[in-house]
Amino acid sequence: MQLMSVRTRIAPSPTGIPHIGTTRTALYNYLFAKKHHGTFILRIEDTDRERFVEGAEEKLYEIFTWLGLVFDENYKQSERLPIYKKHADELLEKDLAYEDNGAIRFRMPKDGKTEWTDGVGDKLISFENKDQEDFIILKSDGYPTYNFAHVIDDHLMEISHVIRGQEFISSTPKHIQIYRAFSWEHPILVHLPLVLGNDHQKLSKRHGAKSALDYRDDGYLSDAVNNYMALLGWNSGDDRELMTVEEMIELFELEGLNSASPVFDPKKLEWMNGEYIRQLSVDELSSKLKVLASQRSGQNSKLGDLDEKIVDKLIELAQSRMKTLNDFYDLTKFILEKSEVELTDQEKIIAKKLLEKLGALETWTTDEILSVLRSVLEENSIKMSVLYKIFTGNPHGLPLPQVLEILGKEKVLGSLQL
RNA sequence: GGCCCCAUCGUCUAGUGGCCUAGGACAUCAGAUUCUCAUUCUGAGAACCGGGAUUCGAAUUCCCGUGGGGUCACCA
Repeated sequence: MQLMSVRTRIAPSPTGIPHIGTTRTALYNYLFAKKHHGTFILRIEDTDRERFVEGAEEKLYEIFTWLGLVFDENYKQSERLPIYKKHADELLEKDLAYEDNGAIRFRMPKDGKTEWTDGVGDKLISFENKDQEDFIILKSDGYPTYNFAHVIDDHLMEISHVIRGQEFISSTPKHIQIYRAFSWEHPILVHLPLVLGNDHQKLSKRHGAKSALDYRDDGYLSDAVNNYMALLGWNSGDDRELMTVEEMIELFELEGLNSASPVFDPKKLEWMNGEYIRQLSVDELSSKLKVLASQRSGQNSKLGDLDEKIVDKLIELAQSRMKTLNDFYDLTKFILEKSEVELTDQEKIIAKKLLEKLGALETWTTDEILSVLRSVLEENSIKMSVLYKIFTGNPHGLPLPQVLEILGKEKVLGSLQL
């Protein structure tokens, strides 16, 4: 359907670490470009020297790398200053712009309308030119403003679709007039509804809006994060929700973009992450946990102390109980940290009985262990949760007979010594 | 406040005039399975912002309200 070749871009400014809502925009640009066998471009918009944050650019790369949003071309605006200067001069010569206190200001037309058909909802958006004001295109420090630089770049880089947040709608008439001043066609403009926080305000750091890297560190899988982000304002056309990036590329259409703002729901992301964890093989899950463990410090890095076979068995037991990778540590803390469990007097009596009965076991199997546990339950008319407390410090957790079997008789009896 | 955008269960959404006594998912609640907790399975409650108009017929089209959001920088 698309005659021209599709070229999309994500144009972040290195003024901080983008949160998940911003990253979603990158995902859509990526999906759309790949869907049409087009080109996905990263352009760092670093024209604001005051708000520049050291290290932000590296974080940007880290995010895209982790999510697998590989870009085909890469630019940086601060390296293109002469280009903007040249174009500003051209407007100056044509008297379409004028000097103002060392800056250059663009003359906006004052009659008629500026309008375009937006890619979201395929609707006409129209502004009266009488409401528009002349605006700065080149600052007195020689750097261009966003409103100017991105237009020049989008044209020179032959961007076919500008897919960006809705916060740019109000300034779009400015952009369109710049295109006109140069007699350029403007790309197809697609303005995505903003992702909202729980209070229905634009998602921001104030909501504790996290970046993709925060989710990575919290034990989320990149596939789950991509999947959830995509669903925030886009629908594949049927009831499917769990999709790989490849499937999303296949199904992605601008028509599937919703025109209302979605609210970010951490609960659903968490559920989805659990789904992705359960889809993993034990080997895959194991290697992800090991990577995580190696990045950690302190108590949580103790994964390596245990025998690999034991770890794999624990992973198997933990898999259906994890919503994030980090949950593994909470589930196995009592083993990894060998922490002392505070017991009541009654629990101590039970522990002693357990010690006797388990010690008397000749075959150390799940079934045998379970029948011992059951007999202790009956004799003392207590619930299973009491035994979990005694062994793990928690009233519930990984299935006890299996865990005890995995750990071995010696260790278990040792842990019951008071 | 001016301008612009938006409006289906608590949340993400399906729905493009009759298939809607509005479907799915998360969350919530109840039940089944079970050594605890999960997983899995079954079920329940839960929505078309209001008012007009068009039409034989509107969640779906139009208008007016109301509500929410965005934007009004030598930031992006």
